[in-house]
Amino acid sequence: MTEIRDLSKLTPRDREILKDVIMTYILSAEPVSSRSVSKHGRLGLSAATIRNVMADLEEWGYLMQPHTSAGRVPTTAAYHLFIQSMMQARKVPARERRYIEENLRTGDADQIMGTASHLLSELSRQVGIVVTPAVGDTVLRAVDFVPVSGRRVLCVVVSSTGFVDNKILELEEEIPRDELGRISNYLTESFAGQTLRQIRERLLRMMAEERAQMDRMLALAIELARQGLDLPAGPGILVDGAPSLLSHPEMTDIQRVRRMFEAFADKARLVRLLNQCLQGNGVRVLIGDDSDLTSELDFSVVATPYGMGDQTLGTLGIIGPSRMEYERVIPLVHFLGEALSRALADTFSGGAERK
Amino acid sequence: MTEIRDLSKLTPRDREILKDVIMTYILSAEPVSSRSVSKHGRLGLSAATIRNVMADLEEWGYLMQPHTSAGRVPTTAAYHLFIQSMMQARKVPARERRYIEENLRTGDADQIMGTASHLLSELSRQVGIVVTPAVGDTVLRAVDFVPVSGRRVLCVVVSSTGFVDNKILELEEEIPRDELGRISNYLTESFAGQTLRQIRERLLRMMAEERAQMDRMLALAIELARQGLDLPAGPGILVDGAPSLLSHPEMTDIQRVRRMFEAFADKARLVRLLNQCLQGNGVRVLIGDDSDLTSELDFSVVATPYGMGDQTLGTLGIIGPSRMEYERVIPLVHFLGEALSRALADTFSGGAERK
DNA sequence: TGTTAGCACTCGTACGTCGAGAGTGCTAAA
DNA sequence: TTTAGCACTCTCGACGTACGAGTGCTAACA
Repeated sequence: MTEIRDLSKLTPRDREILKDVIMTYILSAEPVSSRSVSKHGRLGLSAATIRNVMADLEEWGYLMQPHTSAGRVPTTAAYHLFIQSMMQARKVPARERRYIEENLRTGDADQIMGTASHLLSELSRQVGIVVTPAVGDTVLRAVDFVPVSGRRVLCVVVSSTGFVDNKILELEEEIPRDELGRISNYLTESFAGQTLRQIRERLLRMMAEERAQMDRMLALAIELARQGLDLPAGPGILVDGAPSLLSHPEMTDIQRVRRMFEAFADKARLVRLLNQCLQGNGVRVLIGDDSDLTSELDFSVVATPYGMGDQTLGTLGIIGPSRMEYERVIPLVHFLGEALSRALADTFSGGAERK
Repeated sequence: MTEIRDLSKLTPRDREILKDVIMTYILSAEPVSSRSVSKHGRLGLSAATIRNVMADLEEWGYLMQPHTSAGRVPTTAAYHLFIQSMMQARKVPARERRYIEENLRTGDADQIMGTASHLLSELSRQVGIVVTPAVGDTVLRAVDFVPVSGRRVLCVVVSSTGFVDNKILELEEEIPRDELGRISNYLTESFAGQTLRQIRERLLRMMAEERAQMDRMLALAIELARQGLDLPAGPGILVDGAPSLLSHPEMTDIQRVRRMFEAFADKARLVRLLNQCLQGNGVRVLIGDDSDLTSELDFSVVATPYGMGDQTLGTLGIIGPSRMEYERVIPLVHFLGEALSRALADTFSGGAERK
């Protein structure tokens, strides 16, 4: 692949032909011949002329041939150019919009996240991914303790974005139900509106400063909070629809399929990948060399952040072979990002107003 | 495949040879030749003699040839016979036992279930499956309500087996925190020890009978309980490690791989399949024709129930190609069934003693 | 009568060849 | 600058062949 010529060097005709090749390839999954562009294309040029242009485009790094007597296939650079300045985003059909809105309306935050990843995969026919917020960054809405058995207590943590997490605590002594209730109230009132991270720091300060004059209940409350709010810190990730990729024609090689599944099993890596799309607040696309994972599998990622108000909570997107219907899929991801943000806000409105 | 000869017709030598073929095939995944049995086998017979016996075994339905000049492959009947009366269960290594016990020790019931399915898949190198209890059949330990925002309340349901479920309720009016606390207490005290199904019936009766003389709080409590305890009824299912099957040599055909993933995506069918193993309380094995799913994929299922005390909570097991190390895998499933039961009992002991 | 050696036979696989077809690159003419 | 024509290259499937693995059968042997 030689150096990529500045796109100013491309004449409108070059661009038109390149666009034709890309769009045809995206639909057919087969190398595109000069003849088919000549026949199908809107500009009435002969195959020979097209061939000349295609030879140039290959030289400039936008096309390549799998072998000498095959048609041409777009390169990563071509996809970039296509997305940046050639494609025309197709509006998400009203039917799909309605379908998405309806499905995102039900359930708690976790369920909504699951639905979102499923919708992504179903409608894009790629793999849908949702990165859920790291618990440490979420704002506390309420804490509650439920006695489970003897000295065991279930701690329920509700974030202002509607996420619920729970954890079983093992205490040193049995605590009566109503005292647990008082502690829940106290903690919720003192800490609601702060992130778990902030709370944890404040707890440490409290323990250090007031150690002397603490009454028993306060001490207990602090101890319970310390244990209960110490939830796993990392963001979660939902992956949906990996098997659906098996129906794509490029997925014939078992080894490739295997590498793909292995990559999808490495959640931490996926989170890192998706979070590369956090900058800015629109849809971002990573193709091929843009990341180690996409180049390894020859995949693309289309992702966008979502959140409540101005607070970014996580990322959502799709991943699949670079040959992907960007015109359809980019608006879809965009819409789902907004729909998810809206769904979270609707269901848990009035969440961030405290403090 | 002709009729299967009564196993009494098999001489000890026949059985020995059949066993050799099966065990060799399980390890090699390739049709077993008479020569390799003659060389490897403990009985010092020539290949020709082995051939005669193998021809008989084929006639009786225990072996088959993929094609004329290939070695022999065990049939479903052979696996059945092998498991029933020829194989010698290999004890789960102490290292693995320890590994299992340690990993199952942490977390709430949901986490433990997830760990169990993961351990199954990791240690068997097959797909691990755990069917979790249907919520309607679990015994209530505690209910609790946490205000979330305005008229929204989070209902937390804790079962005596340690499962936690939660659901957001939308109420008609805002209810103060302490009243919610009283309602939680009341409901927990009146209903703990009964299954959700029983509770639902009793609630209906209460609503019908006492409609006249109900005070406001009682009415509220009943309404909250009705909404909050109306959780999805069906059992859940966890599937872990499907991609690991891709490394098995029989998984070369993309179409087969696809059918496999599609089958695994059909949770309801998997639950039905696993629950075929509920009778009795030991490990059960389904091979080939024993069920539509196993015959369709040429897979086997090794599964066992688990529970607390005498109460069966669900099923756990593995699924994978019929060529599977039964000698190792059956004891593994057995042990994991017991370990999971123990883990649940340990973590939530004293759970079923009420009522 | 059971066991074994020998041998012909079958079948799948690997390999090389061949021809068809698709697509290109180049050249020369319009 | 565009196009028609043509030779060239490469893939793919069909076909034939050689080879090897493994069997089934038969006849000899213990």
